[in-house]
Amino acid sequence: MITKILENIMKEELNKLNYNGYTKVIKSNRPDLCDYQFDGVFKLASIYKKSPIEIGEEIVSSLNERGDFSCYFKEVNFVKPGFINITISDSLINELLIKMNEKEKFNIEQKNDEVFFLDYGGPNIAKPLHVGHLRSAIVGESVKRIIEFKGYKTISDVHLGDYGLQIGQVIYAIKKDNINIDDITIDYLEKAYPTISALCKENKEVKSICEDITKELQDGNLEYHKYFLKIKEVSGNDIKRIYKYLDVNFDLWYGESDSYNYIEEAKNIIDSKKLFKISEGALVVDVKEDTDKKEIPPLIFRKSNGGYLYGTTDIATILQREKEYKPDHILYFTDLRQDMHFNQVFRTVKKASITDANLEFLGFGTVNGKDGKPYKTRSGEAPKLDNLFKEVKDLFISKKPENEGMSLKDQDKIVNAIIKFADLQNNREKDYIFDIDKFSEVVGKTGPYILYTYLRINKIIENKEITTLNNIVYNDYDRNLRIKLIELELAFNNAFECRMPSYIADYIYDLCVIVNSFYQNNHINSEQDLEKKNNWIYILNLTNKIIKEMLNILVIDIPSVM
RNA sequence: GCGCUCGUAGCUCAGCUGGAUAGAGUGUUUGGCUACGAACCAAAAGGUCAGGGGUUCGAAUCCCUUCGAGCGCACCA
Repeated sequence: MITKILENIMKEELNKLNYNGYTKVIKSNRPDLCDYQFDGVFKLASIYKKSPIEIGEEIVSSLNERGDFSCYFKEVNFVKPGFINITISDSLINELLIKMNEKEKFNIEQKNDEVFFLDYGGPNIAKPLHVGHLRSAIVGESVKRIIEFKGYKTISDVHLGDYGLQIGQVIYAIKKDNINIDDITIDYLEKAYPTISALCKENKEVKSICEDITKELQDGNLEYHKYFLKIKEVSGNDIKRIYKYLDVNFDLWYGESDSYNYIEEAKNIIDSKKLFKISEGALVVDVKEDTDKKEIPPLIFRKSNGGYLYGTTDIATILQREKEYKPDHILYFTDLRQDMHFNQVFRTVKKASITDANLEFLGFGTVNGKDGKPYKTRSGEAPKLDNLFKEVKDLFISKKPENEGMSLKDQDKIVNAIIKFADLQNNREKDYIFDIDKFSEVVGKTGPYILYTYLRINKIIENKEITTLNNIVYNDYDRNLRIKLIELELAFNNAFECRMPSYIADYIYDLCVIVNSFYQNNHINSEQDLEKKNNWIYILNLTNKIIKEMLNILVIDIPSVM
């Protein structure tokens, strides 16, 4: 990695001068002055009680005396009040580019010593997927691909919401409406769940019945179990169809219900550690800690009516994962509103030593409409993903007449690119505004811009022989592009460490801006200098390889035309 | 009430492990297809980084505080 290389050199120099401490080299925020900068002079000055100017000049002159200076640097100089500005050599750039092109995975450092278990998607089988389910699926799938690209083994589980109160509510609706088991359809579920869910809020009696049905189902009631299986089948088909459209894939299709075999064992483990308490008729685990800034309520393991909640199934699921897969990390991708819930679960699991795995909660904000409130259609419910896909597709087709003639496959790839790139740009743990017009935009910082760039570059390099690089960089457009290429690993590692695909989305976008600028200002095909032309084809080929691979990590596929 | 996440250009957002002149997209204004795809490129304009205080050689970034927004606070998920 480029900054690592520079940091190692800084380390050597500082050792020579008997300084130590700070060696971090960062991308310059003044590209007009240099490529990279070292800011540690101030820190060293305060540690060693010297003036920054003295230390800075000392380091720079020592650097300049190195025998291998020109292998790494074009120029290194000290600028008041304490910056060391580094311009790297063209030979270093090209050496790194050749490695990226020749070695596996762009020469990004590979690891394989840990197993990552990812829990994302998390659809509720009582209702169809809506826009609120989009982020978990896309971010989870993308992070999985990042981790795999890094070399680690991953196991992904959709973790269906399939055994909670929502099922009791749907079964209640089925009984009440006197529906034949074979007549349960996705359309019926779509209406039944919100109706009963709303009814439960105003009618405690109904809610109590639903809770009882849920408990009986959990206890093994055969009739309810048949309904459960049917609901799961009907809903599961719909869920699978949509995840397939999104190219979101799971190794495991477990759900809450699959954790039931582990509840008893989890209970015994927790009990053996004497962590249970009875509180208001419920079996709970206290998870308060002295350092808490606020009161954290206990985790409810078993309700006062004997039923189980999602805290229980989440704990049992962790036990199951521990026993069957022994993961080193378990990552959860869900709405930030579940933060406290997972806090309770994680604490319980740690107190009971159910797993040693590193448990990570990766929350994200809610998808809101333009008014800042949770996104709703005109008629009031959250829009189904199916409808979103169709709407985005229609808008895309309407942009240009030719779009209508594209293959369905390509149209769907573009719809995916539009939606996913728009979503993956957002990265903070905050709500984001979902605006269908913005989501369907095809110019500017969008999926189509990336695809367009890839395809136009591809026109140049296709059917051309790829030779190798010499040690020349031909102009500033060229240099900017090459530098951006060697910085891939920086962006990638950030994305990996923070579990944030947005770093990769940003990187690809920046790369596309730079390559478009290069494209517009250099004419490759008509270039008379053959060596120059070959060099450019080489870097454009590498650029497109990177774009394609990184788009794959963002779960975006490239159409044949657009 | 307590806690969490936040408040950056007209709008939507990056930047938040502290560095030099706070960046994109969009919108507005303008220039560029007799060269490889103009869904592009080039340029202009647009900012008290919510307000105040503190730490530091240096703060959008760290700490405190005020105001404002969203969310969460045991038998829903």
